[in-house]
Amino acid sequence: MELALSLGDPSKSFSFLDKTPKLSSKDLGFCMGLRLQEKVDAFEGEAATGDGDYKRVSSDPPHQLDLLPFSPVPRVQPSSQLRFPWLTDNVMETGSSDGRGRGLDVNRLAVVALGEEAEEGAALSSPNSAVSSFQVDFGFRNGSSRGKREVEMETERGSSRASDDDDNGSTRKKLRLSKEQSAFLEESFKEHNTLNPKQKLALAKQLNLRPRQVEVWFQNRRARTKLKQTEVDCEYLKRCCETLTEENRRLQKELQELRALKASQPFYMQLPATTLTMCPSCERVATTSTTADGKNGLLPLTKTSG
DNA sequence: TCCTATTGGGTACTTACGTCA
DNA sequence: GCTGACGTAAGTACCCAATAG
Repeated sequence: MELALSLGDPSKSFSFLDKTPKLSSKDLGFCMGLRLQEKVDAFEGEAATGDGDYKRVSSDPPHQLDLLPFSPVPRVQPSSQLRFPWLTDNVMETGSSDGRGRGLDVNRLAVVALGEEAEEGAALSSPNSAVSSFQVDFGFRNGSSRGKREVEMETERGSSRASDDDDNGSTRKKLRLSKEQSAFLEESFKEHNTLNPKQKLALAKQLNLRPRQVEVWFQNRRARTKLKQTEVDCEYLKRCCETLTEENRRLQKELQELRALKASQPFYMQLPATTLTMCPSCERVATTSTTADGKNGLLPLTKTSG
C-alpha cells in the first residue's frame, strides 16, 4: 500500500495567466508518503527470498487526496455578473436587464475617496483597465432581499471603511464581507490560491475592497484550506494506522498458527524448502517449492485474508 | 562571482469582532 | 440580556527568494 497525500496542485496554474507560474513547491506543497513495506520472510529465517530485503507488497496506485478548496459558502458561478477581471476573454456585458447589476454603487463613492484605492487603481495596467468600466455591484442594492440588519451593517461598514482607511490609529473595525464578495473570492480562489499584484488589484477593484483586504482574505483562505486538509490527512492516517494494526494482528495470529502446525507435524522439516510470497493485488500467498529435480514448482494460491 | 541590503510575498500565530445557540 | 463557542478579518513576526548595488 502506498499513500501519497498532497496539498495543492503545484502543476496547476492559471489558465489565463500562464505567464505567471508562481506556485512554488512550498506553496501548500505538503506531500506525504506512507509506504507499507513488508519483509518477505517465510517462517523465521527460513527460505527468505533474499537477505532481508524489503519489498512493496502492493501495486496499488498512491492514494491522492486532492486539495479542493472547501466552500463554506454556496457556490456562485462566475456568471455574466461575476467575472474574473483578469480574464482576457471576460468581456463584461454592458447591458443590465434588471438594472441592478451594474447600477450605481453607493460604496464606490466611499472607495473613490480613498487615497490608497485611487493610487492603486491608477496603477492598474492597461490590459485590466477595462475592469473599471464594468463594476459589479457588490455594495448596496436597492430592493435586495437582504434584511434590515444586514443593510444596517453595510451602512456601518461603509462608514467605518472610510474611517479605517484614514489610518489614524483608531481601533480596528472588523469588516464583514458580503456574501457576494465572499462567493466571488471563493471562485477566484478555486482558480488559483495565490494572487499576483495585478490580480489582487483587479479583484479589489471588482469587489470594491482594498487590495489589502483581498490579500488577507487569500491568506486566511489558504490557512483554512491547510487546516482542513490537515484534518483530512489526520483522519486518513488514523484509518491507515487502524488498518495496519489489524493487518499486523492478523499476521501475528497466522504466524502462531503456523508455529503450532510446525510443532504438531514433526515431518514438517523434511519438506523441501518453501518460499511464500504474497501476491500484492489479491493478497494471496503463492507457495513456491523446490522439487527434487531442483526446479521450482508453483503450488496453488492460498487465500490468506478473510 | 560573491556578499549584503532591500523588498515583496509567504506562513504561523495571535487578536478582535460578529454571529449564534 | 448575558455568555461562551466559533468563524473570520486583520495585525504581527518571521522566513525566504529575487534583485540591485
